Amino acid sequence: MLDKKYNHQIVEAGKYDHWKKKGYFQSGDTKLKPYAIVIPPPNVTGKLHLGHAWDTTLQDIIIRFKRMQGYDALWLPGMDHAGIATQSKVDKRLREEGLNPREMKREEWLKAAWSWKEEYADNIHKQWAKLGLSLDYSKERFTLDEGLSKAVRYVFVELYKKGLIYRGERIINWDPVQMTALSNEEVIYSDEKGAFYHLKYFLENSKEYLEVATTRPETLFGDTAVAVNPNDKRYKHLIGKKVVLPIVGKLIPIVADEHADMEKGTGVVKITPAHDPNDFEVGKRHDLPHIVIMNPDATMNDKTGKYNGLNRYECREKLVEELKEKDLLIKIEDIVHSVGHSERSNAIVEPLLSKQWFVKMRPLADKVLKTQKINTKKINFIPERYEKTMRHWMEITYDWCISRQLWWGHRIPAWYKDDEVYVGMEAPKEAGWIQDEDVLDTWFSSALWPFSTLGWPDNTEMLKRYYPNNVLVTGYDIIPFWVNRMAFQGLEFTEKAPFKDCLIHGLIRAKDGRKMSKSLGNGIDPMDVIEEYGADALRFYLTTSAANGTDLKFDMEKIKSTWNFINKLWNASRYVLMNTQEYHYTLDDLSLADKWILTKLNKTIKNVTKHMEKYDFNIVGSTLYEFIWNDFCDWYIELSKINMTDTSKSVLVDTLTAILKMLHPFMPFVTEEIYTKLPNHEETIMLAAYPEYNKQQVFSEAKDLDSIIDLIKKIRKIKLENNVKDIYLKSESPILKANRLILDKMLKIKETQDYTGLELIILNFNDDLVHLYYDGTANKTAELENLYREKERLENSIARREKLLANENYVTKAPAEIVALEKANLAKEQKDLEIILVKIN
RNA sequence: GGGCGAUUAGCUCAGUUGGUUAGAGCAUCUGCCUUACAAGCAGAGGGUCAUAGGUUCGAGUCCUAUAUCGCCCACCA
Repeated sequence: MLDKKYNHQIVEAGKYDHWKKKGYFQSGDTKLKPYAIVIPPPNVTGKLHLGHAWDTTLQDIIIRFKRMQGYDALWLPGMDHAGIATQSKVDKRLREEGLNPREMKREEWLKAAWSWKEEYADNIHKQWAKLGLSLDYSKERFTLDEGLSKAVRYVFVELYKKGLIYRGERIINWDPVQMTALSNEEVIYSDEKGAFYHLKYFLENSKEYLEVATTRPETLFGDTAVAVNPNDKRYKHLIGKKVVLPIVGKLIPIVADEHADMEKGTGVVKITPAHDPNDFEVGKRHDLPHIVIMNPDATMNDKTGKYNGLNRYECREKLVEELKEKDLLIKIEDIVHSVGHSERSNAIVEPLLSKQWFVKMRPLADKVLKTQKINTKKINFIPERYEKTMRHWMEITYDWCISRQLWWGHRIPAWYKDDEVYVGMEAPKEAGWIQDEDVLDTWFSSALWPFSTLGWPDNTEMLKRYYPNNVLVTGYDIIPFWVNRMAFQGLEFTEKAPFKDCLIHGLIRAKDGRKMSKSLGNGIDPMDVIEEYGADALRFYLTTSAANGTDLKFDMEKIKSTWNFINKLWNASRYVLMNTQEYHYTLDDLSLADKWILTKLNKTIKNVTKHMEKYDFNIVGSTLYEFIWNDFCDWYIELSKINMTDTSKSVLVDTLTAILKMLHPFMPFVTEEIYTKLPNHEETIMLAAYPEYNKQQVFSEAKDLDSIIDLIKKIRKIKLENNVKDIYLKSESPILKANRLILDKMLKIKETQDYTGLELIILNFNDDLVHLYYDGTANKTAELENLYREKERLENSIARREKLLANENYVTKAPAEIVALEKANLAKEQKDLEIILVKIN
């Protein structure tokens, strides 16, 4: 028997370990059809947040649903080493312990990093357990483990052989705190106050000067030209002449280049090829030298004279002073411009000329664009619009900088010996080769996740069975980093899109709509929510409250009302259990109520299954909520109290069982708790068969109870409005006569032979009349008001329908069943109106 | 600058290929301790679907424009 109140802490305790021990999460039954999802591997850097809870619960719902449907359902867990993010955290901890990570040996540092990984992986496992995720731990992977590292090396080598990976000097985004290169995706731009410094670049041997504006005056040490637009009449005569670089004093040429925009500023732009991507291109076109003027930590180097050793901003400040003194500064103009920051260290990114490894993106992206046009091969995004996000990225993408000057990651499989480069799976045999010190971008390995986790590049049984994955679930913010890269690597190396469907969800926001973040201090720990309301409430709330792809404003009040819903389910189950301690299962002699609830149940099963398949979990949620609360609890349970038979007991158990099964993917704990207390339950609801629509249990008579319910509601309203206690009912309707007990129970109808002195209201029920007598004084005004309101509504509605049906276009063009329905409704309303008119007179 | 999305009840949001009177939860109001549940039950009120046009027999839903808000991408000497 169940406790009087739902207690999520008691219900959820111990279940997960039990499931795990029993091996219920394990996949691999080859007699069944395979279904596979790989988890988006969380970073081993911290705690899981609500976004993870949302993302993983969606996957758990899908996988539990498929498992119950009889699939061999694999949900593969794993974690991401998260190169730069983890390294910065490990460094921070080491510094707190008084160690300088930069002075440690690489091996020593890696030891510290691996112990960090173990610690955080442990945390994540505990959180997954709290959330109730049915992950197959026997197949868990980590991006740095041996198999995945092999896949990474293989991909690197193959792409190198195909000429799709190359090493070259390019302007990259440099993080001066982490001292590593970054990809474009790892740079976050934000608008900040800055200044335009207008400088004088004097013409050679002249008192005339060009006005050059820059936001970064300190880069002038790296200037190797100034550019003007070839069509700019103001400067045409100066092209090919030279200007004096301020402070430095050396001569640099004036070149003509389209990059100079006549409309912008003075139309003259300084060219610093080693510190600006556009200038780099200009430099290439005009064969200009590149002068790198900064050290890796963004202090000025020996190319900057007395500024050597200062950081970028000290240098800027002092340099501007000197320019002022020497009358080389025209003005300083305040502006707001966007400044790039490193996603992880938040340092202002320095564009820097550097030798790095790159993936040549164009051919890889084109392959994706081509495949997305083929319906049988493409990735189906849900919602569809996110395909555009991917397509746009594929269209504009440029080469991906994959080398990182870090220790935590996959070491680049390239070896150098003098000027020779060797790229291969293993180190060259001969002596004297030195391996590249750098590691790969963490997303390089994540991009292989859907197949590397299954044993690829070996053609394993797992790979054959579970690849491509059926669906990938992630937030829209991860599309550029991850989804896109899995798409092109999957196509390049397996000739297949890595997953058939890609279910996209939104971001969790605080109640005021702002992002949840540590800096704002408005983050909510899912573990705290679970403590207070339980994982089941959190899971149901997260996955049924927003349409796919849209953000969710986190609202604790709604978690609370979800808890209430579970409590309702709990109590309904309690009622069922109390009444079915002893009974004989039979579905003979179904009552109208039995037929009604079975009909509603089967329609619900059909509807829920359809929307589960389409990932429309918010619709599933509201469908189940309405069915359970409104149909099952408010009506069927109440009606079952009239005459509890073995049949109604059986229907109660059957219906509740189906309800629990449909709810199970959303709320695994409470459904298991109740299910295992039901008569004739199986070992676990996790492996019980998902309910199936049964046509035999859909009865046309069910609509009679719908009519009766309508009548009951109407009479309840009258009772309340007229403030009456006792009512008496007379009707010749066969349905009402046959179901008199229902009316008596739900309306507490009294019996009498003598109706004198009682007030009367005549209602219509289907084709029959119902005489409703009641004692006390009638609220005639209210009644009359109701009648007139009803009369007006009917007249308007009838007029509208008559007009519609008189319209030949409508009658001929609208679907026949819609027109028929319209006609039927018109007839019904006309009849209702007649009755109303009689009553009014 | 390019693109995407949102705008529906006081609040938070659903609303499927256009089709009966636009729904839910919370909040509000009225009446109830009815033996599964007062964290509950029975009722009620509340919306010109952002605005203006258009397509259609029919528009919250499709098209065009406008407004406001949000996000993504690019540029920013």
